[in-house]
Amino acid sequence: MTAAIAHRQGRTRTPKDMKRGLILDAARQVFLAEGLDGASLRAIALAAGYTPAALYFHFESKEAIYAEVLQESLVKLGQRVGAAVAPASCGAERLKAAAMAFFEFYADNPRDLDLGFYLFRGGMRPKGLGRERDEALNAWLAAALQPIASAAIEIGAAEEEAKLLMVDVFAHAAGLLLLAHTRRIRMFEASAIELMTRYVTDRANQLQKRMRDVDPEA
Amino acid sequence: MTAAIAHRQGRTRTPKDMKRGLILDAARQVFLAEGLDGASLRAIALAAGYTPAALYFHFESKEAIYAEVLQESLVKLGQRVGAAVAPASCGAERLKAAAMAFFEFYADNPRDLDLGFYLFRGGMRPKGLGRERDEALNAWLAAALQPIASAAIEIGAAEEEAKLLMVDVFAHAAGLLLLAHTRRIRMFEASAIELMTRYVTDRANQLQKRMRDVDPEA
Amino acid sequence: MTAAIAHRQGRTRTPKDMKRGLILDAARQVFLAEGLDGASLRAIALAAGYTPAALYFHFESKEAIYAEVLQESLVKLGQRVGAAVAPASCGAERLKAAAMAFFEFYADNPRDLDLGFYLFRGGMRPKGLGRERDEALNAWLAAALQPIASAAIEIGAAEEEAKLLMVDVFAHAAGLLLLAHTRRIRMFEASAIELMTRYVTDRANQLQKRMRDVDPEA
Amino acid sequence: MTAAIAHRQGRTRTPKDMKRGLILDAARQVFLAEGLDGASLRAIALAAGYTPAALYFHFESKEAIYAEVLQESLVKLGQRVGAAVAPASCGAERLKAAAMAFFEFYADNPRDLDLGFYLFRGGMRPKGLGRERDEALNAWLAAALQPIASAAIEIGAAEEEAKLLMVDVFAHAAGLLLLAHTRRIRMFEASAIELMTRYVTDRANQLQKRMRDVDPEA
DNA sequence: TATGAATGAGTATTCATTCAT
DNA sequence: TATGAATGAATACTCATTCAT
Repeated sequence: MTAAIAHRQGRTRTPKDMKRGLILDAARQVFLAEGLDGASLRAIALAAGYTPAALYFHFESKEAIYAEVLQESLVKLGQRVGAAVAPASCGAERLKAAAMAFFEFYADNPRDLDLGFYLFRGGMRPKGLGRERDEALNAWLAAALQPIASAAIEIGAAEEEAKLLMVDVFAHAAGLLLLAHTRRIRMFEASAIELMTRYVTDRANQLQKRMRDVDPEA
Repeated sequence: MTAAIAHRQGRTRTPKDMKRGLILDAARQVFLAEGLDGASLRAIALAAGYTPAALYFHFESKEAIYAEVLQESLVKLGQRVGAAVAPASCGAERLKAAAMAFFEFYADNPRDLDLGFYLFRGGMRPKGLGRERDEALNAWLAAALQPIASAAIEIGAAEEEAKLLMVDVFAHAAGLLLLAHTRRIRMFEASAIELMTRYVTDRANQLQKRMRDVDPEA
Repeated sequence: MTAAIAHRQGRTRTPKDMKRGLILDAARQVFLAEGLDGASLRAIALAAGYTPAALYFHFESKEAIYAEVLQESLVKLGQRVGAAVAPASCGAERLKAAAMAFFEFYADNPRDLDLGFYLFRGGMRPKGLGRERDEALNAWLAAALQPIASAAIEIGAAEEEAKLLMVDVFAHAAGLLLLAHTRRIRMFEASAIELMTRYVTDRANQLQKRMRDVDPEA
Repeated sequence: MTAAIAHRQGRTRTPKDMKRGLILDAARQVFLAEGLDGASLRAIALAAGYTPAALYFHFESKEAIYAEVLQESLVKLGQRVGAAVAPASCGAERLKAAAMAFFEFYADNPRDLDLGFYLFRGGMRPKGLGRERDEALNAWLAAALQPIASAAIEIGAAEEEAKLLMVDVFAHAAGLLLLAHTRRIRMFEASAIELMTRYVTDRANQLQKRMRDVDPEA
């Protein structure tokens, strides 16, 4: 496929897109190093090899840049969870794989966790990213978690039940990551990943057992 | 008891203390609305009806004000957990009471949750409150959680086991609160408090059952 | 003499005077350590064991304190020069003794030099010490230098000539002290005191020789 | 030469340079009026017709501005001394010319003297311009004085001797300028320039005579 | 597209001084 | 006399954003 065709189909990496990408790369590093409030547009521009003013040709504000960086992170998260689920042999395995992939993505990439936690401050800060952007990001997060609920349904859980399980897993992971990330878990001399593994295994087993009790043939 | 006696005993609310208190009240509101980094001394002073310079007669820095506000919150949390535990009839009840008191304190006082979450940004932002203040706040948090571990031990858990349970409960509560607070739980149409109750009940029952298996006479 | 009599004669060290003295002692240290601009009233008050506001019962302003500290220094300078001159056997000796005493006072007490140099910035700074105070300090400085001119006259110089010599000596001393004090003389690897000694000796010898030529009998 | 050519050769006064120059002009006036510590960035900006923030596009800090203003002054001083020395017919003339040019530069430009005196406060206030800037300025001063030593060597003085002479002249000039500048010389009804002339002439003659005694053929 | 220059609002903190108590 | 509290002005410096070029 020629570039011309690709362009007509809107799938090209235009120079404009590439520049945006480079700016986002730079922004990611700065946000990760300094936090959302700590990162200055000047620093991002510098890291990208631009003047601050130049960034305004590519993004409408500092918040827009942040939103895009965060979105990329959530997309990667979704991909990782999706990839982990694919090869699993049965529902229970899929459940565990999805949950642990979610957890491990952030355990392995603590800087993405920093990014993501901003989502949890948006509620307090009225002048955050703006409602629209916030909802879009929410959707990406929900999508990344969906495989957990799907796996539960596959095992036999009702939709409602599956959702609650998903929320529980999300909450437990978020809490453990919070503790681990801020070194507060060290304060209790515990290993976050072991705790998460145990939690997920327990929940998966419980669910499976209950389903077998309900429908022994399954 | 007359004011004079109170004074002699050093328990008076001196005018100085009262002013400090009023400033802290104002600061609390501003910190809650803006976060530590977002809140400006000027805003706090304004809210307290003071000039910025005047605050320095009462607190040595913005960070000192923040630390004090946060500490008050953690102390209240500890008191609430302590009060909840006291009347409980047995270990299992005490465990549930402590865990739910912890959770409900923050569910009922979402503004304290905002405050508390600063603790969870210390890892990212090392130049926050300073090591000393940070450790003091950590200690207050740990103290508030301690009754959970104590109750587990009372039920028969080993010390190590009790600690892990405490961490699990803490993590689950933190995660659920995070979700609820940022309205991300609504996205899953679930009730945080129900989820927490179920989680705590399960864990308490599990522990009790296991203990009975080990030592049927207990 | 009883205190009552002393008091009637106005020579007592009243409590008020003593307190002033203690404040001045503290101020001296702070001014010496921080410079006039660098020293804050708060620091002086702290060093004196007072509240800033309290100092205003003893001095009308920060500048008033500074002026008084500086005056004390100039008085000490005058005393030292006077004491050095007294035992000298003849005019030439007196000349050398006075000049070197002046120089050495500041060489030995570099902090007094810092104090004194303010005099040399007052001209630039309109809101310095105020004209009146400035003139009083000038008078003390002039008095301290007078013995140099007197010695020259004693040797036989005309009044005009003696004054010029005094100015020359003052200037040379000031210049060397400036260089030495700011370590700029080290940049030239020279010893300020040797240079001063040589300069004074030369000038004294010159004068004496010329006087002998004029009036061989003297 | 057209502007285009000048531009190609990089010798143009770009608009940027011109603005810098205007800011420096404004700064010079403010520094002269207020001193380094006394001068505020706000005042400089105001005098230059700018917002304080705008200055940071041209200079990295207040100290940087000061350093540049002072450096310009020292460069001018060096040029004046160099120009004065050039046409002199012999060593003794060169010595006198250099010394008097140094003196007269400051006598004619008392504002540069104010600037230069900062160099003499570095010893007391170590956190002034920073070591690097300080050393650079020192070098410019030393360069401006060098012709004095060179002339002495030309007359026949040993290197060591020449250096001491240079220091002496520097010190005497500095002292006289100090006195004249702060009007303390008027207090003695003397003329600074006459005193300096006499001092320099005496020293030059002394040196020349001594050299002739040592080596009559010279 | 990109820049350099500029702005105006903002930051925490310090200062000398005042004044009611 | 002395204090504690307060003020208002000042400090250097940073920020996101704008705009003419």
